[in-house]
Amino acid sequence: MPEETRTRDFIRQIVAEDLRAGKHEEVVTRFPPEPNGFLHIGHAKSILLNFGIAEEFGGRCNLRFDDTNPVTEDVRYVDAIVEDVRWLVGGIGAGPLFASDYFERMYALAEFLIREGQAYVDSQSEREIRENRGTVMEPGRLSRFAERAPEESLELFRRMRAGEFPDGAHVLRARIDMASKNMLLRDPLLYRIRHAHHHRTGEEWCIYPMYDFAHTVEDAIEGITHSLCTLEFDVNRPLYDWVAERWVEHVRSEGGEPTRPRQIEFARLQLEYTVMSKRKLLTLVSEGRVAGWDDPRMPTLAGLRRRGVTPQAIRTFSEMIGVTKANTRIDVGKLEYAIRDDLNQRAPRLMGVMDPLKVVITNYAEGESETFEAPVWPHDVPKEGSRPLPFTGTLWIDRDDFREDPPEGFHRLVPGGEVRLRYAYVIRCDEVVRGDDGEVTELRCSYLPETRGGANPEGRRVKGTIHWVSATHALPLEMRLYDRLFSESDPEAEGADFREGLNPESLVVVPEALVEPAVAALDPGLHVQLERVGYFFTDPVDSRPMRPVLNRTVTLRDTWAAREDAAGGGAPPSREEKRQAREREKERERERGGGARQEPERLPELQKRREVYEREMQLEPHEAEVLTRDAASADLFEAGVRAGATPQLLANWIVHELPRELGERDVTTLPFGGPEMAELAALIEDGTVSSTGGRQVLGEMVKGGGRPEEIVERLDLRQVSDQDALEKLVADALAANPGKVEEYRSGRTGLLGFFVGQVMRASGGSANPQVVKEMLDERLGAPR
RNA sequence: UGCCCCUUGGUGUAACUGGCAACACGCCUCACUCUGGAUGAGGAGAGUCCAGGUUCGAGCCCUGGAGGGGCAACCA
Repeated sequence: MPEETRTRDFIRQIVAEDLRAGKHEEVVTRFPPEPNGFLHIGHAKSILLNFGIAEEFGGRCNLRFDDTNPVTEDVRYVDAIVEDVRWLVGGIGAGPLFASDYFERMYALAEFLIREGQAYVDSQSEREIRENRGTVMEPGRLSRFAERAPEESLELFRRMRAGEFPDGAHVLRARIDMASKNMLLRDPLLYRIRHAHHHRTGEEWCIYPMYDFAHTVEDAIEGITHSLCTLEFDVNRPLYDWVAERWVEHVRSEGGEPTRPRQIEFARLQLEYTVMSKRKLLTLVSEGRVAGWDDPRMPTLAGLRRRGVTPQAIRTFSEMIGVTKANTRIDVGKLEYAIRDDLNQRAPRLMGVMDPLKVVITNYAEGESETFEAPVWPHDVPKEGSRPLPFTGTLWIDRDDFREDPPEGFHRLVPGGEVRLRYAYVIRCDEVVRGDDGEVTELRCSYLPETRGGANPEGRRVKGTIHWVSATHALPLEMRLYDRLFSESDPEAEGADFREGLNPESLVVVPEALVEPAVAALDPGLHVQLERVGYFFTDPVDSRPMRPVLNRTVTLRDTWAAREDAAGGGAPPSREEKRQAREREKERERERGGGARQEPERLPELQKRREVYEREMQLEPHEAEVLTRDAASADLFEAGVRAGATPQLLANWIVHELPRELGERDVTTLPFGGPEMAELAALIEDGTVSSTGGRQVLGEMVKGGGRPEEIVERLDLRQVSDQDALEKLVADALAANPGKVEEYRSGRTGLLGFFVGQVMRASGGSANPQVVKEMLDERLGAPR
């Protein structure tokens, strides 16, 4: 049950509904990258969505390369993308598939369109085509070749394929509507000539299909049921549908039975402090601003993988952010949370210091040493394992763990203070040694033998535990501390070149960090947590035997550092500040004034009717306005009035209630007319049905027609206002929710609506809500 | 300036399709702790973009407006 009712994103809701309605035998999705760059975490969202839906609903998902533009594409990207997808989701089912395998079938559809007069070869220059397309404000102009006979177009198109023309000489265009408000529908290009080498088809083709044409056909060929893409393609959807329709005609003309894919758009992922466009990422790579596509600072899957981020972490993250149509930039903190959440269970714990400060234990015998057997998993991770941890009289600790002048609440090492060394002893700082420049060079401490191995003798309370390594055993190795690639949360903000926002400290190399021996023995490609420092990944490329290079995947959550940061930053806006901001906003709005709004043009005939409604029927202006936007609504209204309905009531129902029941449908398709509408209005007016019941009646009427009176009887919606009759329902509602009754009485009066709703539901919509409300009011008593 | 999409705590999402504004991240307490980690228990934080309207009842329906995003490649 909880599995069933778990709320799903809008796309999964659509898929579930389609399956329930029997629209498809099986759901088929696809992930269609163009092989012109590496995949990034934004693609991961899409991959996980598409493969996830296929898996959850028992369907399939194709990895298909949209390789229709030979000049930007390359096999090396194909290989990298396949590797990335495999890494993220495991198997990739059938495939990989290639759009280029469908070129012949696309071509066949193109010829079909030409023969049917739905496409033509245009021989305008590229510039002419652009100029004649018009602008968002002005319609385009027909090409002087638009009326070219199908036979002529067909011949030219074949010659285009045969390679008789140079690039740009001709294009194939769909014949749709040069005046469309949607620019994409102004006779969009379907094919262009490109004498270029294609990574799979070689020189076989010199004409290549354009996205809208090719992509739709690819989906149709593969039997894709739900074609998921990002928001900016919503303007392409009408064209997608156009091509899909023609594909259906084409296949049917050859006796086949095609499938009809449906495009659904969702918001692409944007992440704070990074960019997510292949073009910009390519710029960073080609200009050498990062070490390559797999630089661990890159949001690419290859980069994240090399940084130590796991597929599971990306999956968790993806589930956290959901799928919607709202355009937002996600807080990187959420990604970091998902990474830590996964690595916490996965990374063994070892110790290492990034910025070493020497500690000499003065009361520990010179040359002496001992070895602790220290666990590599914390008590709350159910895994076994330990490593030998050598201890001597000279140690390294992190400089950050010592403060001469500690801020309030600091509980690490301070002069004269005590701190616990993880898995070893408590030490006390007796003396601070400085170099010539005044910098602290060494701490002279004494250890407390009775605190060995974490023992905690009576009465001793040491607040802090710090990490350390034995100086004689410490091994130096390179650590790469990665931070956000950009300094600004939105590097793509208006104006400014995005490259200028690069964070100069996105990579800090520590050439000689000091780690305990067990770290040095780590193989490449392993996760580890250096306690209190962060999660690291042994670099799979640059690590050497016994000399791994450590990439910092992410720091540990650090509430102490957060507190220190917050001390500097401004306070969050108070309630009062927010109220004032709101006031200012309202003021500004008032100043802008209610600009004279432009009403849509109206036929004089409708304008006249509108005036009549207002003047003679006393309708509210805005209702009269809405009723006269189209003749059908006005007709319905007038027919209702002629049948005796009260104008205002009828107008309310047509304007405010009908649209909901109508959904996508048009008023003209209604299976009933004014008289029925009037009858419904009368039933409501005389109290035979409540407005709640009235809505149900209207819903029935829209669905199947029929007379209101009859529907009221059939659905038993006659309004019940008699208190005695309602008594039981009211009492039941109260008895079933004793907790809520209590809450109500202690002041949560918003619950009244809940109780009314319960009774209304129980009555099937027939109860008189006002009477119910009064009864509940009385039963519940005044809130204290 | 035309058309399309979007707007719910600081952030990301949910709300049985008109009836309790919920969850997660972040933040703050406390507990536990040999990681200022993890875990557990609490808490603060939202006039659901604004203004009108319909309704017993609106985050959800209607009207108008504001703000953000997209669309005028022979790219995808």
